[in-house]
Amino acid sequence: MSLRLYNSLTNSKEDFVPIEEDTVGLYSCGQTIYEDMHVGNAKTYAAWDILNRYLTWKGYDVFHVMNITDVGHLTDDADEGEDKVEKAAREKKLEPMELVTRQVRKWYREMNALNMKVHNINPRATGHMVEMIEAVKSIIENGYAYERNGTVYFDVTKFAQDHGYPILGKRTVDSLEVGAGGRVSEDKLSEKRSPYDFALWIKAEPEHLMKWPSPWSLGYPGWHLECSVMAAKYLGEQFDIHTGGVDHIFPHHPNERAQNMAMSCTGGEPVRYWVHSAHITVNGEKMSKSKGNFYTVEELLENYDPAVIRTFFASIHYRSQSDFSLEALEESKKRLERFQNTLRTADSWDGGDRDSLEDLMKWIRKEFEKAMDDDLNTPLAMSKLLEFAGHINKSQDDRKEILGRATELLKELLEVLGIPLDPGQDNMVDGGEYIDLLLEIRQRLRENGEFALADIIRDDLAKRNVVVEDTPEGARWRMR
RNA sequence: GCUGGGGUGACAGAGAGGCCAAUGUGACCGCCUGCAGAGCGGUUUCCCGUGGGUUCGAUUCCCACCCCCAGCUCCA
Repeated sequence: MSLRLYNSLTNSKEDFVPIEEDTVGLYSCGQTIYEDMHVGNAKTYAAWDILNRYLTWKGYDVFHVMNITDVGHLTDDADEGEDKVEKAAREKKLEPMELVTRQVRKWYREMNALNMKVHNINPRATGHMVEMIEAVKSIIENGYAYERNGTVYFDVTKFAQDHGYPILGKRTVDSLEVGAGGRVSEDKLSEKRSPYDFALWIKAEPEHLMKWPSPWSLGYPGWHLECSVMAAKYLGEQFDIHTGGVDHIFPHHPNERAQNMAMSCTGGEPVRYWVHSAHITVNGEKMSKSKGNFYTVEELLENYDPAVIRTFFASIHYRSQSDFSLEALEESKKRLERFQNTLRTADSWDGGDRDSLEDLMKWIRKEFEKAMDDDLNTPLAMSKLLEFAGHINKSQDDRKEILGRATELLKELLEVLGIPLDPGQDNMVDGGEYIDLLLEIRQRLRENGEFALADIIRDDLAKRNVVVEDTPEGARWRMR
């Protein structure tokens, strides 16, 4: 069975066939690191994390590159306004690189907490200045860029004549409304040959802090350039999958693609599959700071187990606009608990002599793969796993060995969805032995019919987030 | 205006031309429990935005209409 992915270049689901058998080059547009990661960012990164894990699970050797933008992303119109990093640094009274260092460190911490697989490379724009300048040079040499007052623009019209300029899909440049956002100012428009032209290299204003010498001016690179250059450097002139948020369908990715083609001039497609994830809304509305529906990962991690957050991400489809809310997160928590309960309960069983799960294991592997092969249908995969968990719950009489393999399989597949399960948690809690002691006392009370006292112990432990569950095999507890 | 995605049972959210519409949450009943929880069983909900068409048969295909969301150089 093979994976089918929705390719924005053709607007259709296509069979995924890697360039080289068994290996996959994957590039994901990462974050401009001037502020904290929010749920929306995390949702998108989780999608690529699942893609990476799934491909790996299917036996591919995945090389995953995700960039970190630390210069060149402007706050305002294309090629105008302030550099986002500089602006944020100034507000916080930090050196730009100090802010970047700080944010990058935090970013890694949060990515790690969210159980994101470590990427092979996280290249940064500032570390690739030489390569970017070389790229601009070759684009000029190839006739697809021109300089105006120290700033170098990409000549979209020329490029479109020679190679076409599909906007990753059916649209063309002509269908765009010039300055639809009403943010492109007159003088920049007059400097460009065409309003669609975008900057490769930008001459720095005197007060600009982050700037580098180049043949054209003391300046800095345009935002789109870094991804072209770093992707080509680490994954080659042509690679398999390039991912990003829907917002990159235009202009970031078409520009990136055009740059790559203009750089090499082989005319070939630099990327085989362009994959984009939809943005989430929060409480039904577009997330924004002013609406007060803006959640950072840091905030969420204060109140929620990362596994809950990952369960939420796995429960939605990466290409569907989905709504995030604390209620939705609560439901994800319940869903996760169902899995955890199954694993915990099944582990405590002694087992019998049946083998009903044997066939069901074959079934779930097939169903899981079928769902995931269909453009990473994680909601469907998730529902199948829940069904499988339900089957395990009914298989108390299966052989112990089979039960063990079934729970391992469940964990394995959940891990492909990025959901971590750590069943050993209970015993690692500080003071666990005292809880055991209390429960032993409670058991004696129960045997003597002193239920009121027994309940006091249970209720009190509950207040301390210790959930006590009585089972035929005795009392069991876990942290909530 | 252009482009894309949607409208499914109380809610969230899958699905497929027919195998009487997954899964989770909520509610209710039962089993199990001293009670609770977890688990199990059952109930709660279907002709799936509206109107046409194609078909032996459509919620799934086609057409029209209504509504919603997103993008169109800030954004994952």
